Amino acid sequence: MTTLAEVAQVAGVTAATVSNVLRGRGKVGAETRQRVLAAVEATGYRPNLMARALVEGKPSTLALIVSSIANPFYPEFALEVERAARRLGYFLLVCNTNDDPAQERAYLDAVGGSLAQGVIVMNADFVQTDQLIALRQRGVPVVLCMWERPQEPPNLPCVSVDFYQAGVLAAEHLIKLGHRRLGAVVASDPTGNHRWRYQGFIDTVHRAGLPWTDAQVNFGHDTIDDGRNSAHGLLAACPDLTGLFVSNDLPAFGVLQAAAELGMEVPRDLSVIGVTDIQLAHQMRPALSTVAVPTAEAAGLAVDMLMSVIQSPPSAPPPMVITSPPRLVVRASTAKPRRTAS
Amino acid sequence: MTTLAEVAQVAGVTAATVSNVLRGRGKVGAETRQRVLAAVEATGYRPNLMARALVEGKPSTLALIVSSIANPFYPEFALEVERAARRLGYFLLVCNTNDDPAQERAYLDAVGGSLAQGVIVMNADFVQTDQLIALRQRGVPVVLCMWERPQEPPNLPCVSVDFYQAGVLAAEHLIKLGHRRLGAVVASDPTGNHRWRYQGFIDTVHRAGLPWTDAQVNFGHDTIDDGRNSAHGLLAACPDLTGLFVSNDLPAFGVLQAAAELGMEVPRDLSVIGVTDIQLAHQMRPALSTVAVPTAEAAGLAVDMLMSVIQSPPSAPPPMVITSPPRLVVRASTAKPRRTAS
DNA sequence: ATGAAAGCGCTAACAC
DNA sequence: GTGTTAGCGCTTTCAT
Repeated sequence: MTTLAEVAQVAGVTAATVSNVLRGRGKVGAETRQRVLAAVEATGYRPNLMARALVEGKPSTLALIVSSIANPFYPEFALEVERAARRLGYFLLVCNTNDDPAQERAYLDAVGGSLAQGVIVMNADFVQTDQLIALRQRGVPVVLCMWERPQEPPNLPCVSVDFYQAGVLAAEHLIKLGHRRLGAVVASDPTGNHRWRYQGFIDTVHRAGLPWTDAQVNFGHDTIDDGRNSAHGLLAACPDLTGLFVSNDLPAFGVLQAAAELGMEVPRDLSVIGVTDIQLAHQMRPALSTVAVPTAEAAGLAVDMLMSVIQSPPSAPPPMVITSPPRLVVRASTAKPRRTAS
Repeated sequence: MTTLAEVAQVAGVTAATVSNVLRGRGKVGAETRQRVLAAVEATGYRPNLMARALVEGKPSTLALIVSSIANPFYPEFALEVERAARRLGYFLLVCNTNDDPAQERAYLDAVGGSLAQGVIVMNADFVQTDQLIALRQRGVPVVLCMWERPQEPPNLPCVSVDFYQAGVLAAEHLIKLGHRRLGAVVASDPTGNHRWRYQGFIDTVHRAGLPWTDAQVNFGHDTIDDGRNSAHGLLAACPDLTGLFVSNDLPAFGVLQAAAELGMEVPRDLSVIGVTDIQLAHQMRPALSTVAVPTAEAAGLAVDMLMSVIQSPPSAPPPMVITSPPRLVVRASTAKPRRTAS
């Protein structure tokens, strides 16, 4: 592991000079620069990022905390965050907590210990918010991303997406198509992070004067299997449902499968709409209708916000920014109901 | 950002003592320890990992380089690597190169600059091997994971999986089922990293005395869309194919879709088998038959090997370890051909 | 049992 | 233009 001093010795100069040519600071003679560059090349020198981070008081790393990298949404999102981070000269540390508070604590501590200069936290609902607030008060830049309810900002900097509106759009779509017997598969508990998108959906259903009972909704987790199970339960309890709102794309895939298993054809016998528009959504058969959420935009905004939080004092009021609104994407899993509702 | 010195001052001791109690080294009076712990608690102190890495000469981070985090296989794999790394007290830096040599270089340089203590590289075929060898010679621990051909080890430490055998198993399965007109969708170029699994397949086909022409194989990329396109091309050229080998699960999903689009029913009209057994494979409809590869095992072995490489001199001959063999997993996408082959 | 001191590799003032 | 110096926050001998 070559060090600055060694390069300096080879070039016959001092460490400071090498540092200067490498970072383009200060004045260096053209001929000296050549010798230094040659020495760097010859020794295969790479600056020690730890040492640099130490003296500069901050590492060249940003952290992203996600609950489950196995859920395809997060990699897609991480990709965007990384892209934005790299543009700014940062590396991205993707921290997967597996929904485990202990792991989450460990990562947060590490970030607090300057493993990264700042941290973007997804799914703040799973995270101990007070822990995050403590972190912020200790001076660690924290931003929440994909906060689901702009109207109820948390006490932390955040990038907000109007998921309530996503629920509204989904419901409106189904209703406009002529569906009157709707159901919902929610991939969190009633107080979990999908509550707002469900609220948007249900409010719209009520506003349309459609009948609704609790038998028409099922709560579960954000997985294909849970989506499938929920759909089976729902369809067993209410066989006459013609349209299903699913609070995320992944469980929507499971719903699609459940329908097939029950001999129902989508969208002829059942319309299904998800939320998010992950890449797989358009690759499913039938291609999934969904409410697209501005993932890339949120990622970019989160990095921008992190940058500004890094520069502002911890006492400043937590900023919030809202992405552009969700967008309805109609594909092949939704259509007019076959038999008109009663 | 509290420092050791500050904690020491609060506790009325010196930094060395605080360090000692925190790391359980040296002798510390029981009562002093209490005061120190209290001070740590009061100040919310977190050790600066950069400073620690600097003095210890190595960071507490391992890096994993993958070509595309958007491909669901990598997150699954990364999860396992992280699990293994954390058990050993390391953080995992997931570096996504997007198949871009420039990004790859950047990450490799960063690792060379002690961003991480060692690096696990996937898909070595996409990576400039000479770059990796140079890295290793500069003393950076490198291990290749998922090397696809144990019989032809690279000149670097590696964890090998017998993908040739995976191709063999897939072919045998199809042939035993009675298929005689087979096709192959390969998700890399003919000299790419899927060449060996394809070789295993084709060797087995030949050994069985089955007819074969180049029209029966199509090369592409490791995506659903490419799988779909390849299948369309293949099936247009050879409409009488009854069994398709696909070199990876993701493109196999695309093949499933192409079949549906062509009005073919799987497995009645066409059998499809993939390789890897990613989680989505059993969640697809029809559930995908595939040759499972020991992902978690490979991940664990890679971390173990990295640990041993860290301790051994760079001049040592590169070790290689082979995982347990791939395993046939029969699900719903393969069956006996409907009409017997000519 | 605790403290003092050196130094990890680097950068940034400032001096020459 | 280039060198000297002083740390960044931590761990680790070595004194005391």
